[in-house]
Amino acid sequence: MAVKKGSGGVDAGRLKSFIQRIEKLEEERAGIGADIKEVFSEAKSAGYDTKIMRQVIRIRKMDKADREEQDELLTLYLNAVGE
Amino acid sequence: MAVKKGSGGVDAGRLKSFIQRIEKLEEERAGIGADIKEVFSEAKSAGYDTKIMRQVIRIRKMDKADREEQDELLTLYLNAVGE
Amino acid sequence: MAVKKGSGGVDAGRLKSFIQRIEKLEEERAGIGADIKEVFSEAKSAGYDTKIMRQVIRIRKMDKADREEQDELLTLYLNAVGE
Amino acid sequence: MAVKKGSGGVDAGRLKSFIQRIEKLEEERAGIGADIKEVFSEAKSAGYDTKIMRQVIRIRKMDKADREEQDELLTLYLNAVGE
DNA sequence: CCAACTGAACACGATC
DNA sequence: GATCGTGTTCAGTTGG
Repeated sequence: MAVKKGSGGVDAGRLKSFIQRIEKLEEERAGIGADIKEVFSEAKSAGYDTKIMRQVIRIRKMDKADREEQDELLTLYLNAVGE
Repeated sequence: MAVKKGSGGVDAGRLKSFIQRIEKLEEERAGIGADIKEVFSEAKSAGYDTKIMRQVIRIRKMDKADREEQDELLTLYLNAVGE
Repeated sequence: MAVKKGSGGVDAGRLKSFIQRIEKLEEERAGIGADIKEVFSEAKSAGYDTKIMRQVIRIRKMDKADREEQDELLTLYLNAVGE
Repeated sequence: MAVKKGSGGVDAGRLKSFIQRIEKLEEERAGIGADIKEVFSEAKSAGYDTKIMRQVIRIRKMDKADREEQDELLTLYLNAVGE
């Protein structure tokens, strides 16, 4: 056996690698979360209402999702017609 | 007036900039979320139990948080004594 | 019709009962919250630093959660091996 | 000294008692939280939309708070007149 | 005013 | 494939 394995047939090294990759990514994600918080903080200092800002962002996200849905629908129609 | 403002005295351009920065960051964050999902998917294909993996990651995160809290607590104590 | 129903086919009486049960429980919970607040208040009057107390409680809670998660993880492993 | 004290002048026994009382109360509170969850679960099984139920409960709570505020205001007025 | 805690919404995976 | 339960994440509230 080239690779060390436990009785369960689990390659611990590979598992560890997976877990570390995920932990690394989660750290990055948390870092970005901190960045976002900072931007809100800046905006607040500049006198903006962050609660409203959040609403704006949420609405824009929904609109975007809507538009993408519409696009998908359009594609569907076009494909249907193209047949 | 050098900068265009609405009646509310809000600098719309600056607000827009803040919002766009946040939206950019949120996109990045979502991208990383997708990456994480992929790694789990890979691990699953390699025969690992993702449920267990998640639990392991959660415990490791809690351990880490625990240690950090202990440090904070120590600092608190020291400050309290220092008074 | 034995039971009065609205046009939506919803048994209003039963719904009301559910909601009242929940509201009752939420009141109880709020009451306990008030009790907790009082204890903190007492402790503060006795000269203790509530900030430190909260941190201690938080850490103890995390430790406990940690231990429970470890147990769950062990169970998961055993089940995985048992297959 | 009747009671054992550390150098910081902290009565550890009393502190411990406070913390245990709080932890006990928090457990009770968590128990009630679990009960609430169960009721929602029951309601769901009975075919009710829990999301809407939550809204109803929230609105009723706000109404109640409103009414209490009105009562306080009324009391204030009555007291003012009574003087 | 900042930070922690709580509760709600969402998204994902598991199961039938 | 759809529904169900669960876990994660986000917004709101409260306390320091």
